[in-house]
Amino acid sequence: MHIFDSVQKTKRKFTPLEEGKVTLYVCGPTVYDDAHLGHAKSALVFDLLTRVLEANGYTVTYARNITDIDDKIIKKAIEQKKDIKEITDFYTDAFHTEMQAIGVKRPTLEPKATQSLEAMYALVQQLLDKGHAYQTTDGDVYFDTASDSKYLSLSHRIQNEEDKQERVESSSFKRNSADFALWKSVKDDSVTFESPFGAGRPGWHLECSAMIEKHLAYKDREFAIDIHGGGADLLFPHHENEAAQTRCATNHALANYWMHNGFVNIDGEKMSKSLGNSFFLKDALKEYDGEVLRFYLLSTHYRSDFNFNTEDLMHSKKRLDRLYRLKKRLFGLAQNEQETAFSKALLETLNDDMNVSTALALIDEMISGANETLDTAGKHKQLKRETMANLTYIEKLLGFGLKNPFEYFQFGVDSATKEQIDALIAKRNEAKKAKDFALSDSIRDEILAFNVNLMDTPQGTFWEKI
RNA sequence: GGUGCCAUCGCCAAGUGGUAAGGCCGCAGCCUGCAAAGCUGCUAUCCCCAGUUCAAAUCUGGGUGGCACCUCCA
Repeated sequence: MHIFDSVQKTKRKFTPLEEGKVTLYVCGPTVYDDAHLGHAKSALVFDLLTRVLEANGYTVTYARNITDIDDKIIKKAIEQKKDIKEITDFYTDAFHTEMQAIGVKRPTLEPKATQSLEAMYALVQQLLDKGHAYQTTDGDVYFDTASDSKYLSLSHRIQNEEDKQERVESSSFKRNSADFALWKSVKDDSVTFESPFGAGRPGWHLECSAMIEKHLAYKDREFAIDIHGGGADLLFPHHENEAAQTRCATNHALANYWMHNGFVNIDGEKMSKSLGNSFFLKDALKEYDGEVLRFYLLSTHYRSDFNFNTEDLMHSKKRLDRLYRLKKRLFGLAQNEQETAFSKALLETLNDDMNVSTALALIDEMISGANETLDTAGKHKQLKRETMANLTYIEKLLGFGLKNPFEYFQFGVDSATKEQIDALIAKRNEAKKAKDFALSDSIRDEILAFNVNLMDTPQGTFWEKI
């Protein structure tokens, strides 16, 4: 397996720190608002990564944190006159529900900041003891970036000389403008935590380093964990700072491999609150099947930026439809776990830095081939068995095709409408039987008005929501 | 201003030195009472210029055009 390391900027062969095991940490959401498509993309990318790793026989310990201490959360709680926990629980639950809808499996661990404070204190103390951090007169604890010769080695940034010299005056007592807060002293606020450094709140970057040490880290290895992931925007400053903290506080580097997924833009523009174009997952799920969203968001390479638009989404749906139509043709046949030439090829291409595009091309070719044989040799037992094995493998590895194919094609149609359609189909079939094609065609027009497609097959007449 | 990424058919998108995957759309045909679905066939020389090489979409240099990060951010 090869993965692109965004720090070394090259595709590297993946070798775990410990034989047969993989430790993976991905920066999760700050739970103060609904998840948008970008959160979905990131979660999907690393969900796929764990599936591919597992398919290669690795036991994966995957941690994705929940940031439930944050100024934005506090702000929202004050605005809505609610308890912090009420806010964070609400959005955490929503996040879980939405992730499930797009087929993202729960990580092995979901550590919360509120449950990791002791680990954070320990890390800050280590940094203070080793002279990599300092506390200002007003109580803040900062990381001393000048004390870390490897600072900026992750993001390959060049320290600006002017910045370096600059002494930030005003309220801050930072030695260097690049220094970042490990602990923010807060005195005039109800939401504080009592630490050895006084009352306050932890810095954002601290949380991830602390959780990794607490839950995942190998103590005696060159690297704390195998893979660290997150969105491309996190490389700097978040991951740079995490890496600095861990490097300076402990005797190992943070991660052997760094993976960053590309951004989701909406109609060519970055999603942002100020532009007012945030596309929330919960809204997308009202319009589209979660699996269609999964398929669409995963359909291009994870490192590329992704430009979301509904036209392309519908193209992806049509592609997934092909998979489900084949499932429909083979409906009722037993699942099959056997290895096939197809399953080997599929894993092989995904092993190459998760080349999903080529994987999808393989799937399309497999579908066409199966349909062709089914068209010409209907009772091809061996082919059917093999195709079932292929479909089963796609479900497991990519999470596509998990639903009942008939239900999949009826997404968003209420039961009353379904009954109407079924009644009309029965009427039309009678007309067809009587060879009254004028009547059957007029009934078909009635059915099509429900925005569905009709298809007559040897197994009967089926309809699909367009 | 600093750092970095990208530019492949009408659209989406792989391929990163050996002669252009796949999907959508379109056209023709098979199948069908007619459709739909399915199948078959057809449809690009890879932004521009120069260079390296037996050989480049793929490497180098220079353009042009997009974009991201440098502040919270998936």
